[in-house]
Amino acid sequence: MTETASRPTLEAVAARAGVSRATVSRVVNGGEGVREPLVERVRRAVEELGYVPNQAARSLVTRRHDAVAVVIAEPETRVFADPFFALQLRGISKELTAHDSQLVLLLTEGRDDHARVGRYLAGGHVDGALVFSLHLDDPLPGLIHGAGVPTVFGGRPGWGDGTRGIAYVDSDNRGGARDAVRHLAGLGRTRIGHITGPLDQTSAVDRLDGFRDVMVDADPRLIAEGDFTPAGGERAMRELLDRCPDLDAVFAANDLTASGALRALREHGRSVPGDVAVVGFDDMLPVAEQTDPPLTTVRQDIEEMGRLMARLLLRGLRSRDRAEPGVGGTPSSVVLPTTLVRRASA
Amino acid sequence: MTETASRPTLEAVAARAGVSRATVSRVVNGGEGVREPLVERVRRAVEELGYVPNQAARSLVTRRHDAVAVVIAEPETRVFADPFFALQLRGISKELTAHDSQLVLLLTEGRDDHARVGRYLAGGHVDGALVFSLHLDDPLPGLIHGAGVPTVFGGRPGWGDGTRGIAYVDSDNRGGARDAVRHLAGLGRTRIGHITGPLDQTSAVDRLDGFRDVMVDADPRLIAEGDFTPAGGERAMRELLDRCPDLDAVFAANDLTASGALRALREHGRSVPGDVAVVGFDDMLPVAEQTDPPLTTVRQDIEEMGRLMARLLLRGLRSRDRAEPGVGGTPSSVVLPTTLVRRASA
DNA sequence: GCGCTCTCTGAGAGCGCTCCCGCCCGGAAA
DNA sequence: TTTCCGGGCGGGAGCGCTCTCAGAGAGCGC
Repeated sequence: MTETASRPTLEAVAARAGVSRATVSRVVNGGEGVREPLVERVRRAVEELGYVPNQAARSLVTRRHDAVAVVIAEPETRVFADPFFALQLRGISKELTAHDSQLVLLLTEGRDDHARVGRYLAGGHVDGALVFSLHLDDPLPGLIHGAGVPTVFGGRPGWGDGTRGIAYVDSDNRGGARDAVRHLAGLGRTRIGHITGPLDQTSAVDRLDGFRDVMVDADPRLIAEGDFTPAGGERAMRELLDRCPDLDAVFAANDLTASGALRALREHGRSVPGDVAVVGFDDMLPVAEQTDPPLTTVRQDIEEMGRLMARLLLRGLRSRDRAEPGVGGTPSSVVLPTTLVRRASA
Repeated sequence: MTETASRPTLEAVAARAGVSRATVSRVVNGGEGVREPLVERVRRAVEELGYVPNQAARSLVTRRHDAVAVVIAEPETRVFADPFFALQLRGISKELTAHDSQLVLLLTEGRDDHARVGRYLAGGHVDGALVFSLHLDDPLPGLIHGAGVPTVFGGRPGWGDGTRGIAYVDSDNRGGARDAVRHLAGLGRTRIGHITGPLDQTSAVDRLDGFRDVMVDADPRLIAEGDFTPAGGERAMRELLDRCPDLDAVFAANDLTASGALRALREHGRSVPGDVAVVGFDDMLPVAEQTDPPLTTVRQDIEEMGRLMARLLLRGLRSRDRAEPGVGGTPSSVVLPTTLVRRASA
């Protein structure tokens, strides 16, 4: 085995092409202002030597890294095991790849990791960060925002009172929830319950708000708190049935919750959608299509969210590079629309 | 906003502490051979200035990056949407974090990306690579192995005829399959069918081999090819029922497949496990526990696989750093045991 | 034909760090 | 006391690249 024979340098390419380092550098970085014959000669030399620029040397002087950190702050095993992040990552990856940026993944677990992540981001290893932190009380977003690293959040951060300089990408949780509940109402259902997600997450709060937008004076007993898991959904559904046996519809805060609810309903001998209509949220395919009956749910385009996050960040970085820093450059947030997907459960 | 005031350098710390750059460097990198009072002074200066080493400058000279690429070659949307990779990533992340290495995620989609990944890895941006490529005909593993980057594969690569210098971590797919089938046989089942995974993946092939190990002269009509999806499982199950109505058990190559099979069985009025016993593979919780009835399945510790991959790679890197290159240092592969989890379906 | 402009190329400095060497100084041996 | 040794520290080179700046040609107008 040849044991990684030391890589050719710019110098070597220059020598082979019979030009200066500067010219090679120009060609490698786009070839602006170099005449065709030289470009050709350099290209050939690069090819022949198998030259690949040394990124470390490059970013030492440019102070750019063409790398973006993706921070997933997730204390709970559960959430990481669902396809949500995988899909977002895919969207992010596609967009970054298209712009020749690398994706540095930072998964945090527990508070001890916060410091590590903060240090890493502050250390200027990456050009920017995409952060997923779903919990209201998570100190991480604040930390990161404080570190002065350009950042786009995935999902509305609970922290901070508005859009003040914080860019985020989110689904229209509230609007989607409204659609779901209106759909149920449109089916003639009147006793519509809601199983929430964990209310320390903005998405859960927003969906609850959407529910309330439609059911303005809903019986508070028609609302039970879940935790985005099937088990939580099952438990909450039992509570609801217990408190309001006359309930004829349920809007579950996500598909997993809905699947648990379906189980509880079956167990109590209620038919779906005959006795009780059920709507979920997410349109998580492996779940929504597998339930019995298949789930009517609110779809959010998760991959697109990821793509947008990356696009927002990169755009911000580029404008920062070009223009004087100034105040501008803070990309505005984006809220993606949702669509109701009708299957058999409602 | 202070706009990232230029970061303090080693020089600055040295000046503040009244020592030379070299001494600061020594302290920052472990403090060997520096007397206590000086160490203390340097530490304080570092603290006061908020010094963070510039990784680019450092790796320019050390040629180490403290970063590992994770390559997930996955043409299919489907597989990425399952928790499998998420769990592996988590294991990998934990192990890398513990050794102060970063995780650079490369997702490839389609052949065009291969070149990109190859270039990136050959470019010496990372110290090593962890590669997931599940398809027999995938050129990527070869490419990577050729690039001379230390690599550990996730799952036995179909490519290459043995362990010749290739390190990988895999579950004992064959053994697990044997356990599953023996369990069914132990229940007194005699007409045991198998729904395979896509046979261009080693895991699917190994599970099929395991099935054959026990059912040495199985009726070939008892084997139907699936694709690791519920839909594929459903279709294959129908085929099996069609060909062998007397079948009394099925070993499905994974849990998703099993869930599809369950649906087909229900549709055909067969009770589970009464008429037909079903065993899956993976113990993918959101699926295995949600099916009706809950799935008896073969559990593999996916997160542990990830952790092991990282550990193997890092160990290899370290021994390569220390010792003369030589031939050694190729870490041996690891095959993790599986365990049968009994639920209601068999 | 001469000078001027404009474009293209090359020389050189320097990004922030590590690491090799050589110097210095304190203590032990002579 | 002098000599020798060794551990602790600093000086300096250089990792591979980019980017500024100045110089060399080529082309044009007068």
